[in-house]
Amino acid sequence: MPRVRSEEARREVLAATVELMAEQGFDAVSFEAVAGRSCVAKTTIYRHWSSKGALVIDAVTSILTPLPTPNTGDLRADLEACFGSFVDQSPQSPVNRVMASLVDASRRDPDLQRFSAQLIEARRTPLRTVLQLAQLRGEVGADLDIDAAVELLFGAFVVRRLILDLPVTDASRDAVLDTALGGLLTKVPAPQGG
Amino acid sequence: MPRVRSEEARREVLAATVELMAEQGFDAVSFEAVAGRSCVAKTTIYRHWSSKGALVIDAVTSILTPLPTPNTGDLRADLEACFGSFVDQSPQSPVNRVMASLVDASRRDPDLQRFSAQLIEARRTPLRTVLQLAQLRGEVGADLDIDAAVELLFGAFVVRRLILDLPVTDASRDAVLDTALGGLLTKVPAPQGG
DNA sequence: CCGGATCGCTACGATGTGTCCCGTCGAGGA
DNA sequence: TCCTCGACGGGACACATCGTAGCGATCCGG
Repeated sequence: MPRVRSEEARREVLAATVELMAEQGFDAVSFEAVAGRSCVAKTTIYRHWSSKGALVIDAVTSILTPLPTPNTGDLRADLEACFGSFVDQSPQSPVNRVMASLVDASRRDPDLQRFSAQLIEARRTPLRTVLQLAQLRGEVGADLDIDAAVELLFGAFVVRRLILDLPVTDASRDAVLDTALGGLLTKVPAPQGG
Repeated sequence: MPRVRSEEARREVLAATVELMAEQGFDAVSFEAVAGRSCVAKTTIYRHWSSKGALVIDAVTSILTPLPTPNTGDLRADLEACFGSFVDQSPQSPVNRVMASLVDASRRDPDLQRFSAQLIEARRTPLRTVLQLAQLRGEVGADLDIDAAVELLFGAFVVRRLILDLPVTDASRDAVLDTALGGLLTKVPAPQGG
């Protein structure tokens, strides 16, 4: 094990931070606790991260996967792809718990606030894009309120994962998408094929 | 100032707990901090509440308003009524912040978990009921997935309030309801009237 | 007037946190 | 080979906070 401890230590520290945040929440993340769990000296962690917020931001960033913006030409398929990453994750996935704790902590830390706002936007943007593409194709009406639609779809999945702590299954995803696409009120499909 | 301090002290303690939770989160709620803010001796608080969880549950309960289940005969009006209480609250309302923090803390405390699950159910039940009534009236199809519909509606408002920290205005509420009721896909209303 | 109970204040031990200081180890240059 | 420099790890320290125990003060009811 050569002297490249730095890089390995960094990964261990970030992993420990994620674990702590997932298990005990943002407030349980302290340099001391992270040091104890990561087996990296407390002083070393202080040298690399100037504040708890910076550490948490790096840690959360390390577990995020970039979201693709699908464009299959079919809204339903695009939406399924958008929420595909949600289906894979188990409800007790660290990502869910970390995000829930991050959202709460963001209310009291401007840096975290900006960071989590970016994360949320990154999750909503593909949805918005997919809907705009569908609007251009005429698959959804020109009068569709895209912001409201994003709020509905995004909200359904986020609430299920972060608040209800339920898994997003293929079945639940299909039910939500079917209901959202078709709407609540009784109606008949548009004559043009979609 | 007579000897009915008990009752007054109780209110002050619960109010201080709510404030603390709203401003600094669940973890900042300690018997010490509550005592300092409420001007009630720490030992007195310990005598009345056996644990922090019990104190928080009482405090949250004290700020909740019961949700009526409207039954106007019209789904849209019922839904507007369901979300009417959301419109009044400003985004920085203590209720929002308290609930956000409670949801996060619930992951680590079984008692809080049960409590917050009850709260969530209490918010979702009126929605489910008005949808079922609409289904009986034929206003929505018999094949409507009510659970999915609840998830969509509930999610949109909860995410807006707890995660995005945006106010629920009449305009945003109407947009969400219009979009949900009509659905995303292009369509025409059902010709039949009931 | 007095007994009982409740409340508030203070002090204490325990725990956890952030910072400072020093010893150690590996890398690169003379 | 030897030396110097920089990074890492460990220990010690001061400080803040938490939960608990003990004691006096105050008020209700008889």
